Amino acid sequence: MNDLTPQERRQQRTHQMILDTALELIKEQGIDKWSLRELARRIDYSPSGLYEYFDSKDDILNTLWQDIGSKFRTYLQSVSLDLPPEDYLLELGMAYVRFARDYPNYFIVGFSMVRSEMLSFEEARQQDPEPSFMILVRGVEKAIEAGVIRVEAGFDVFEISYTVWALVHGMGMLQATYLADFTVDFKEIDRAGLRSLLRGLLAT
Amino acid sequence: MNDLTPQERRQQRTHQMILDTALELIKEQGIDKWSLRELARRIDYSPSGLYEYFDSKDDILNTLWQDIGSKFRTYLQSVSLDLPPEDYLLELGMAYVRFARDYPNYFIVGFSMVRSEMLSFEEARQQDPEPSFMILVRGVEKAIEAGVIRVEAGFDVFEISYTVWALVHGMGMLQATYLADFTVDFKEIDRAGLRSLLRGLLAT
DNA sequence: TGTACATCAGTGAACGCGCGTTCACTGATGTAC
DNA sequence: TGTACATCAGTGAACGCGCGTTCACTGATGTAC
Repeated sequence: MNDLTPQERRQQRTHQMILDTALELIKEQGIDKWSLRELARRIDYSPSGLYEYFDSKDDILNTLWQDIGSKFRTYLQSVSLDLPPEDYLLELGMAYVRFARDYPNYFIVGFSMVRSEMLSFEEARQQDPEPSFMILVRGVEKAIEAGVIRVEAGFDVFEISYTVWALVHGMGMLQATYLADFTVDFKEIDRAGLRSLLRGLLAT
Repeated sequence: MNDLTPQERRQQRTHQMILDTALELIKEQGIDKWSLRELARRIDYSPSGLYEYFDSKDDILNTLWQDIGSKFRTYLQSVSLDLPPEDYLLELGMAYVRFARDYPNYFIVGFSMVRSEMLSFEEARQQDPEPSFMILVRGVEKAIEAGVIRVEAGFDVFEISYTVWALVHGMGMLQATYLADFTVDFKEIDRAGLRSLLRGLLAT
């Protein structure tokens, strides 16, 4: 069941503690401001001790990055594909915003730092772009095929996907930043807003 | 017409040059990374020379900040109040995104750093909140009064304003960050997307 | 117009700071017999 | 079970770096008579 030796378990625990503390520091001070020295102070290590577990500050950041990236994908994939196309899109959007609420700092930084490698929708159509965006695109495609969403010239699958994305992205961003201290529960508001957009996209 | 002495004009030019170069550096390196020393290097001054014009690095940042803030308000106020309520909302949203495109870095930082002083929609209703958000709120109010937008329990003026805001904010953010290198002209896509949301908000 | 002085715009060296990283080290833990 | 040795986890001092800011200074520009 657990085939690790005691010291391997200790190592793993320390490894994780470093990552957790780094995330904590990033939340408090921002991705650019936190320091290894402060992290070491918090876990009662000397700065040099961290190098037993990670090669560099960037190494910590990259590891954290990957962890969060896969968590994000989990959020999106947790939405059942069996839902009717409209509900599926709705829940996908809700999952997106939920992630923003749960990991605000990663959400902010993730999308401010990373740039798409594609340069146009045409490229995205050919190559395989950002997997999480494609989840959304496929959802929209399904809805179009089912005939519940209308397509126009110049406002096709990608444009519609972008619009839905923009709405949930904006909700996530606002809640993670400007409205972070708001004592309002946005869940139902977001649901109603998202529904409004989908209604506007409907085939009449 | 111009009642400044030559040295006053020189001073003003240098003052402005510092601000311009700071903005340039922020664009290139981010708000946290740029340094006074690099700025001085670019305009062929010694770092200490800058203190003739500004008290500190923060002083430069604050000045720049105010300049941009008033520019943002200009964008929103440039939309004619004489438009029919629906078009007014549409153009307001377009102006918002246009600002994000024109000053991406300020847009990003502006909304990541600043936090609302209000803590709920109730508070916002009573006190006088963020002036730029209020421009939007008044636009939505007008549309509701004119009967072109539907109100529901739990999805009233503020909730609707928030939703419209989220959509344009998301569009602005995506274009300023993740999609920054996209060679697509988003103007018409944004217009169609915004129109879709408004359509979904319509009284049926 | 020329001279003497005051102001101004800008310099260069120095300050203390916190940073990421390196490296020789040490005491504790684990392993072999 | 005890001993000798190897490995491991973590330390502490030091490195060079770039930073914002200060301060005594200087040469150029402006002012008064």
